[in-house]
Amino acid sequence: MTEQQAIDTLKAKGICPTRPRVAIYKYIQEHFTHPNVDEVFTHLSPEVPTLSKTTVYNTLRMYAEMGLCSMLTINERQLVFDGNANSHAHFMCKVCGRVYDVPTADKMLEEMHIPGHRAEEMHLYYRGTCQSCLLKQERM
Amino acid sequence: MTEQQAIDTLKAKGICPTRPRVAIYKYIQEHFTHPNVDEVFTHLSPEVPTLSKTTVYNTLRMYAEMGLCSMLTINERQLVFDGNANSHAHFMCKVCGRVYDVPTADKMLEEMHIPGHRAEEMHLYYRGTCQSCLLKQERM
DNA sequence: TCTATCTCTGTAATGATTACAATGCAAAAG
DNA sequence: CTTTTGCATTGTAATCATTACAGAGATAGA
Repeated sequence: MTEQQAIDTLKAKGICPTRPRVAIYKYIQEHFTHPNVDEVFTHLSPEVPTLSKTTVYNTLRMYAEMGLCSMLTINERQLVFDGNANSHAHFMCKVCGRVYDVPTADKMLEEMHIPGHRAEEMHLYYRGTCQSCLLKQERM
Repeated sequence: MTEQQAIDTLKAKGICPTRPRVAIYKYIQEHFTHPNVDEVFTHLSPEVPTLSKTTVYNTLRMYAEMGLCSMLTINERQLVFDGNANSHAHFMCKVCGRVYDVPTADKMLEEMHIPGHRAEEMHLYYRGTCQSCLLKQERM
């Protein structure tokens, strides 16, 4: 993702492409690692020295509300963000805390209808022990 | 749910059926309203005057780990608990914060397999605006 | 009754998130 | 190019859900 692509996407959504916003958008598009606010802040600080954590919070929340990313509450202790807009589920390891993507077999889930209510977001996730942590446990 | 039923269930799981624990278990079985810790604490305080909030946290977390209830992170600000063990999805209204149950059409979701990892919990939920809040908005 | 163990309680600490007021910046108008 | 106006950003302080911990209490078996 080039700087220009990020700027164009933000402009297309009617978002003023300021320096912090472009950097944050670029970061979540280049790192599908489900970062939390602190990770985004820490990684971008050198590049945008005046960046504040409040801005990271505000910006990511805005992106989530506008559909530019999704905000996951899979981790009970902190929010994490996912720049990958394709429909997919998540798996969180209770041991190491990592969040993995899980491809969903089909589009069925998206079409589910909740009678009466207006659903705006759908989330499917799993919690358990990831392969890497299972292997570590076996060795002990 | 009678007191005795609650005691029997706890004993069957190897949990010492103390007064706070029985009261908490009984409460979540009688109130499928997705209460948070504060609600459980406030409602049970008159009945169990020495109850402490820490005990509510510890007990509900234990129940969740032992499969006696589930702990939902659907609300980004606080945990809520669901004593209904039957497989179902949830809908959270972004306006009023209420959490509704959504019956899942079939058992398909439960059988999903995550290659490599060991999944222990599955959660499916939606966020949006509930019927009641939609109606209120229309009136304005 | 005594003792060992498990529970519970209350306070204090933690830490993620948000509120807010002051400052800075960007783009349009002049 | 400068001014102006409104939006964005910053940093600090506050909030508040959750957890840690240590002392007090209850329980069951000997």
